[in-house]
Amino acid sequence: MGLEGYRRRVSESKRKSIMAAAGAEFQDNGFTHAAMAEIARKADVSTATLYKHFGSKEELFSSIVEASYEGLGMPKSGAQDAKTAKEALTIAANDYLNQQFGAGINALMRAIISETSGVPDVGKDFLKRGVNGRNKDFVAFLNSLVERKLLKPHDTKISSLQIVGMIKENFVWPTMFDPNFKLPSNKDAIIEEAIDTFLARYGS
Amino acid sequence: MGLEGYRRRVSESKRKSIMAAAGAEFQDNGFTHAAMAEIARKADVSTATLYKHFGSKEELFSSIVEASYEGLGMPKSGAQDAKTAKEALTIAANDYLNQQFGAGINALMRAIISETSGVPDVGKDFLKRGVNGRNKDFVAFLNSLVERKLLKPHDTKISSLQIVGMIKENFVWPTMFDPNFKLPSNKDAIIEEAIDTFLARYGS
Amino acid sequence: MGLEGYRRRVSESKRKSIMAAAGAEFQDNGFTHAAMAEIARKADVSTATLYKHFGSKEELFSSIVEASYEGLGMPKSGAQDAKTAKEALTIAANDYLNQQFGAGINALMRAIISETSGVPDVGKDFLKRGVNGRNKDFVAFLNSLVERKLLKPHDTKISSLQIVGMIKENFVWPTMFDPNFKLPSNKDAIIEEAIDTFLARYGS
Amino acid sequence: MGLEGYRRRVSESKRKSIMAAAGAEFQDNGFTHAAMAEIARKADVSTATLYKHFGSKEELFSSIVEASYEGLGMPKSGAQDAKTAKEALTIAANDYLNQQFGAGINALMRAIISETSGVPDVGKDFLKRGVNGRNKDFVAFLNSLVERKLLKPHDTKISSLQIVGMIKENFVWPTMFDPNFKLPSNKDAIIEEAIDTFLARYGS
DNA sequence: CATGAATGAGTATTCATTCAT
DNA sequence: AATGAATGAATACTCATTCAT
Repeated sequence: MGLEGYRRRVSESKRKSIMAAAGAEFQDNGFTHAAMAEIARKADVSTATLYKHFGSKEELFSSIVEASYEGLGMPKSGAQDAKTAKEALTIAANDYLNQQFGAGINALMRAIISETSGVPDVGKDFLKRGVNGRNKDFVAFLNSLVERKLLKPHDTKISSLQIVGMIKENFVWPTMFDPNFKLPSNKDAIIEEAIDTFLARYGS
Repeated sequence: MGLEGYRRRVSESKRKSIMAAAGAEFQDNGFTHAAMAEIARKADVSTATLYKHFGSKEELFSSIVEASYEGLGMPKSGAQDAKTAKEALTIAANDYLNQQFGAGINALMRAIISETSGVPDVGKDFLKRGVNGRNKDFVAFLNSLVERKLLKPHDTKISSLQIVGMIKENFVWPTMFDPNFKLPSNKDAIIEEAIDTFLARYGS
Repeated sequence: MGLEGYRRRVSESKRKSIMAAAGAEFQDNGFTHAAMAEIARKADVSTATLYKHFGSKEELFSSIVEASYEGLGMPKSGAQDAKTAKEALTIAANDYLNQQFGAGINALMRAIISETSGVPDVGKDFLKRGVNGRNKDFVAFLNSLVERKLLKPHDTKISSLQIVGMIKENFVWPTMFDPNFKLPSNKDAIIEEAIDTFLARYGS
Repeated sequence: MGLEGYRRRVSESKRKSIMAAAGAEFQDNGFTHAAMAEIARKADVSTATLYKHFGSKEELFSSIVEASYEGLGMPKSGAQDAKTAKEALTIAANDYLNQQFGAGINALMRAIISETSGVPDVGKDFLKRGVNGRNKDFVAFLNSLVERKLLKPHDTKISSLQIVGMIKENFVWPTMFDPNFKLPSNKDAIIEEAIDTFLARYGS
């Protein structure tokens, strides 16, 4: 296990540094304009090593995208413990935006959208496993609020997309067209308005 | 009107065929992967003629994007004449989706998002003039409903983004990741749900 | 003669303005980088008119080069009337440099040299008719000095190239490699040295 | 020395074949009309390899020009050992012409002059390092003759340009306008005449 | 197992010249 | 006779991927 273990550790460390470099490169430049040579340089490996680990640029990109799924979903940050629906939803909405803006998800989404024509599977996969997976988490969260009688019983598959859509329209959509878009100063007010509209129908 | 008129007619006809070809090419392949030579071939002109009309690929793309602005906005399709808010909003939502899916706006949006890193101005312009311009139209439409007492008085700048966000989340967002996404069979039900949520708060 | 004369006058005026524009353009940019469209624009004619007058870019260039021959040669500026050989040669050398630097001959020579590979005839013609023609004038001038016993009898065909070579080496050759080269402040001293060397052998 | 040495050897051999091919191409066609693809073809490498070695066409050209500097200067061919000034100068003049005509310097000079407008630095560099460098060598050579009392003490910076100018005017200048110009049969006589004129003033 | 030099296909842009009016 | 829009051939440069050591 000595030599083999050493090799595996080295190999895994290279793989990690490649993924880190690739993630940064794809977020900065999108899929098309990211250069394999630059990723190799940033990861401090040769291009041949790069190709040993990831058979093609697309495969590397897919790996980056898949890795991003794992970071998505409802964090355990206290939304469950809130006393009121409004409080719970406010926490959840902020968690959502923190993920989106903190982990470079916006930039990654732009990169995926860019390649939707050329590499359709990546986009479809992200839609199915990333976007929808996240939605499922949100549905479960809403269901828990229903169980706690904080929300009226209703079809949470539909309502989840409604509140998420209201949030995204204001904060995520603009970043698709302007990478320098920053969260506005009235962010909290807009979130509150969205929640109020949501609760006007679904609040108990 | 003899010579000059003839030339203008020919020139305009070439320009139109170039824009048609470019629109299709950009929608199919995005900005980067669209080839000027292919656009010229589709438009049945030489590449030099292409460059006489549009000084560069970016200029051509901007022209296509700007032309798309003009097709956006609230069509005069009867939403104003509806008797109830629900009826008016249903018509408006369907108009919105017809524009989006009928005129290749989805594909164009993907193309613009693709170039947000490389050609940032196009993205920012589209955001400012395309997206926001369309929103202003929608705000005006909501205001007219308020005037007609079909909706409660409220801040329509905020509410317009809410209903639009609920619609987009269900129908537009998926097309960003899957160009083959089709409007689902339960489209009308989803629209109705969104409108109901909206009216729960803003209906009079 | 009315209409025909008018037309000829117009045509000649266009031809002149074309040659003026072309001369400037070729001097500024050399043959290859001069653009026919730009020449037409500067001359305020269409490209088609340009081609009516000059069948090709090379033909136009040849015409410009030939026109430059006419300005070359010994000007009647008093070199003949000088009392001493030194005085006469000083005047002649200055005339030579004034032509070269005043009429854009340096830039034109660069342009001709540029096209020696592509359009060899222009270069050969310039050599034969321009350079050699000028030399003949200079030989005749030296002969007149010999006749006036200001110089020893000798082979002036050889000696003319010697003094011209000494002058050119200092002032013309550098302009071939640096278009911004200016006549140096010690110009007169260098000319005097060249003449002194010349007269050390050929002075009477 | 195993892998690294192998790679260096291969790389250097490629670099040499590129420079040989580029030298020939630039001499034949000048800078502008030389084609990178053709150079690659002649050097039997891909265009990408060409660009790995030389970042741009201009960089490649500069390298060719700089390499030509090294071949210039006074060769150690016996001019120093001559017994008389006339003999020494005759040898030196012939060396000069052999360099100029043997190593394609004439063609290279034409190429440089061609690009004086477009790539001015190359021309200025050649003037400073090539032409002037060569002159310094010639001045040193004349100084050695002065030290040996074969020439009168005098300003050799000035006189060197005089004799070089007399030689160039007869043999180098014509090649600028006619690439097929050959050294004439009376070359030796012309050289002798130039030396005689030079010695009439500076001989001891 | 890692290297990095080499590959070759792919693309935006320019310009002398022609032609329908 | 004059126009100017249209042509199409020509060219520098990039990048994902492979291969000999």
